[in-house]
Amino acid sequence: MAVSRPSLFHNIDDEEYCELAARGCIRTAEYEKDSVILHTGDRTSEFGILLSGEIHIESLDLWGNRIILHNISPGQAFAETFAFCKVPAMVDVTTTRTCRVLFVDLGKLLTENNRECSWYPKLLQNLLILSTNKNLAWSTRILCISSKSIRTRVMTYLSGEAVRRGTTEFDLPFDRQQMADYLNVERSALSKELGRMQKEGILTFRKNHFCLNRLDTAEEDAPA
Amino acid sequence: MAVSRPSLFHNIDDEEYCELAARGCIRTAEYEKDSVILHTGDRTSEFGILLSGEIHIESLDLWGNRIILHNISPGQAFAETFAFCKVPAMVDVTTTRTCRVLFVDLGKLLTENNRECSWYPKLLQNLLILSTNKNLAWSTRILCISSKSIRTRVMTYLSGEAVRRGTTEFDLPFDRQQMADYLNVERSALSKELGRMQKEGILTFRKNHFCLNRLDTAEEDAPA
DNA sequence: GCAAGTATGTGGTTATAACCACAAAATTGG
DNA sequence: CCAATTTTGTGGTTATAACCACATACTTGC
Repeated sequence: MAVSRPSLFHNIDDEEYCELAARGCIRTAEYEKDSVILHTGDRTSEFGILLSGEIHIESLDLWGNRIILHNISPGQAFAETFAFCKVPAMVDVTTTRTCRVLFVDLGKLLTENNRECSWYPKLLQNLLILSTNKNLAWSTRILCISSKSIRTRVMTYLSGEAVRRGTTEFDLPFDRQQMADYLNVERSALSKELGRMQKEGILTFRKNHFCLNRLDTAEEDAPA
Repeated sequence: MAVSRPSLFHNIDDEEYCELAARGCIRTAEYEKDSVILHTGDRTSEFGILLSGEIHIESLDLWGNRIILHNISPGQAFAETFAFCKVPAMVDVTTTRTCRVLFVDLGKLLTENNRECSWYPKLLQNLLILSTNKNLAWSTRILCISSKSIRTRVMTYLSGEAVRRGTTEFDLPFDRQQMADYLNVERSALSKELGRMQKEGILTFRKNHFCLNRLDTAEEDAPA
């Protein structure tokens, strides 16, 4: 669950790590459950890497609707967009349980004198991979939300998860309300649709544990 | 419109540019209108920078619905996600007019021997900024799509554009169908809603030229 | 083990957006 | 400048998801 050496430091040895730490680029912090790491509108030159715990990136729109934009697990970066683009955060970053976070200060990192260091290009390269991975996550989410019906959203999401995890049985990191927020549908409507899908034998679930049944060919609703 | 020196090469002087070009990391290509640069399922180690023209990133889902995921204008990168994450493209990359594209080969770029070069960390840093900018674009799109009603999607989109451009009058890069695809709503429903909004005095439009009226306080629908 | 609180499921109603068919307008090509 | 084609707007219908209210199930703390 927890990450001792996040992929941000991949290929960077202890000596190099100590050097970059000595330059004051990084710090760690602890947060308890349900605290807010970053508020909408905040500006920051730091981005975070989650070491342990769980973080939600969420947005409250003008009318108070909560949207969970992303769900961060250990090893993943967050807020790097705002730090790099130098724009105010357009989301809240909140913890759903106790979290340890490593912060990297871009102001101190992206300076001329670091360019000579052996760890510098490696770190940037790792950052790039983190950032593009996040891009991939966004695309995936977009793909889910992009279909019109609740059913296809659910199916896109669940089959994506199944592929990603390599198994058709898994726990989701969401309760029903959060799953509804992620798929951007109404909670009770999602419950109904899931119930219907279970009745049709497409899947089985209990709480946040899901099991997908492949009904490959045409045997939709009737036994022989 | 066209970009002679994309921001990817910001801070990189001619000498450095020649050196990286000499190492075979980059090439340019031309495409005519309505060609497909990258197909869903393709793998690539190259990402592109659009020099001139216009590109759409779009997805055809299992049922043939087209979704425009993104609209690329000159200077922007595309396909960097697939190249960095080493996953098959989950989208089509198509031109909407004649395009010149610069391709950067990650296989040739991210090698040990380039790490010593003065341009290397600069290039990575620029790439990071491109990537995080794209992240910002994704977030923006998500924010649009995340509201339930067509009207609020339109308003979120248009007011975002207005802020970004610093004016309340502008041309969109979409025709009506493309705008509907971007907002993930049905074209004729979008037309209706736009008509209603115009009638209510919220905005004025003709084709893809829009002008937003701020009706600050309560003077919603009736003169005194 | 019970009480209180939270999460989930279900029925019924209503608003809304998708869908279809077509009209009107604009664009293109000869 | 006209015919053909594409794009945009409009009316009517229907499917669907939001919404509300409430029942049931599951947690948690005492």
